[in-house]
Amino acid sequence: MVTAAERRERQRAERHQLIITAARELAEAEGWETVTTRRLADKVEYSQPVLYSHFANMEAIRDAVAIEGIGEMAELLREARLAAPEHEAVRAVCTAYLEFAAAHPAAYQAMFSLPTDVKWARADSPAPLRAAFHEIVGAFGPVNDRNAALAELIWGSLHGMAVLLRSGRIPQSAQEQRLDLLVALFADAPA
Amino acid sequence: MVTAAERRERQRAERHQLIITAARELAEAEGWETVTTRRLADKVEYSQPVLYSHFANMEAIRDAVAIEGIGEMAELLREARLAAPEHEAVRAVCTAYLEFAAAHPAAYQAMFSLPTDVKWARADSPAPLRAAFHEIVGAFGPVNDRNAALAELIWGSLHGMAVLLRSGRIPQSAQEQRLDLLVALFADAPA
DNA sequence: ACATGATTCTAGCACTGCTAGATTTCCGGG
DNA sequence: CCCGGAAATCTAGCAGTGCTAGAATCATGT
Repeated sequence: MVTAAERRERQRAERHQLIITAARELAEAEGWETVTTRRLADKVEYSQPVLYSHFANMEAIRDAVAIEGIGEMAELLREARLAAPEHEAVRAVCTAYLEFAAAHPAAYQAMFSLPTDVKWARADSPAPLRAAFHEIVGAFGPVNDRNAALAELIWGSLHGMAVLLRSGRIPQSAQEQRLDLLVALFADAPA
Repeated sequence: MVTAAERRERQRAERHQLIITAARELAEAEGWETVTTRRLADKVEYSQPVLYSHFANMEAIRDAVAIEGIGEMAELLREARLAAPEHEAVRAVCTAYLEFAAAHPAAYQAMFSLPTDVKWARADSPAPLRAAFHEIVGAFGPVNDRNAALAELIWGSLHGMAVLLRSGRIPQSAQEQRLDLLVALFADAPA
């Protein structure tokens, strides 16, 4: 019978997810620099080599957290866009983006700041990545070249604001004003 | 006589700069992850502890590279702004910014991406940092609250474009279009 | 020329990511 | 029920990291 093998495979998948979740929790709680193989192995109550039976190396674990985060963010952006009246969709998506970055800084860092081999904006990019990108582009109406450029630009703005804010390189105080300005500028963008 | 002590101090300052330059060259050539205390000590032809007589730790060395880079970039932005006709000042500054980021990726990374304790946009921030920020704000005319918000926003956009471009998270191909769009949007910003 | 103090180095600690090889656990067939 | 082989897991270790205590060397003013 195959059930024994099936059960083992299911348990293996569960442990795979357990590792990702533990890494993410550790990173959110104490920063990525404290997520070492030993601490992570301790947390999931296995020895270090078990990590390497699931992932090629530590970077692959961070990448897995990144991909999970991208999926979550795409869903949040989607909800924000659908819940808002059309003329406020851009603002809603921007707000949701910045809220995610502020609420899950370690995940956001893995997604957009840390070195990674994960490929973006390519034909062969993983589906969650393409979904997230499509979510941003979608807030501007029909997908075409110009909207894509606009979306990449606004994404760049949001990302820049997120990281410069978090690192204290621009002050938190005027953030509302900046967001107002951003939305106003892009809303009035000439076709 | 004091000349002996003076000479020692001068040589010490030279070695201080030598360490910063060596760290920067190593980082630009092979990435920050390969800049270890041993490799850096080898390159400057001293033992590791000498590094610690100049800097508290490795992060302080990166911070020194960052501050040096900020000074350079501020100078470049200033030149770009002064060389361009007034109505093209914004575009010139943006282009200079992105060119610096592309030409000195490791320095740029130290300045704006890597973890750091360097404080920005504070009353007690180091002078080169305030100068660089003033350079960006200055491209928009008289310094006031609104221009400051606009400058921070455009800085965020530029930074977002720089890092997402470099990591391949947005494609290089449409970069000119994005920059056109960015400049057009901010040029038409309502007062 | 020499004692003193500054300077520099050697050697080592505790940690890191990662892995080879020993050990344990599991499972199906007799 | 038990046992042999295979799968899973762990122990122990390597080479490299940032950093530092204490020994060794060098320069300096008398």
